[in-house]
Amino acid sequence: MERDQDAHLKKKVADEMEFAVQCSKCFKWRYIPTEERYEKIREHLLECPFYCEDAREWRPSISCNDIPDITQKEKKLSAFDKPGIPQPPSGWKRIVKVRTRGTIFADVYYDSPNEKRLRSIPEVERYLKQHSEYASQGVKLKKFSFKTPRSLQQDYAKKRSPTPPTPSDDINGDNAGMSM
DNA sequence: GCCACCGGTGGC
DNA sequence: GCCACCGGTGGC
Repeated sequence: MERDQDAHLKKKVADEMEFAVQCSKCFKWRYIPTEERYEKIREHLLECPFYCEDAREWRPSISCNDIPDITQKEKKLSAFDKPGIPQPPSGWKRIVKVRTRGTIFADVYYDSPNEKRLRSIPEVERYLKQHSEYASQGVKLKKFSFKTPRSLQQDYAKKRSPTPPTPSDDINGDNAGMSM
């Protein structure tokens, strides 16, 4: 029963999101086939950069010479997720919702295994206190991060200081990304 | 009535 | 000035 719900939730999320990271050599974006893989890559991105060749595990002939999977021209909203965000505890899901309007770019939520949606560190803290079973499973507050990604679309940033021109290197290789 | 979404703001 | 947090509410 719970397992079905979990699968359902996963599918729902998968329908909404695609995951991609940027090659640290050619800076092209490559789709990552599963969220699990994406989370793992993102978590270790600082120590362990991603290269197009790493995608050969699921796309045998891929290389930096291939056209990017995603370009900034695309209509879809894109975002850099911040690197170093831990994988959510098993059964938990980290949701990034890009806002379609408004001044804030995105919201981050965690869905607990029983589908309770939590919106902030204090909420998670309270929830974990009330549900000691998670603590005994080793779920730690440290595993949660509500850091929001930043926009790939430079013109989105109303607030961000008009980032003095780095026109050519608009994308740096040190961030993982996702597109939605 | 619920909840996804957006806005306001307090604390840094 | 920024952003984490949470209140309010419109749409279902």
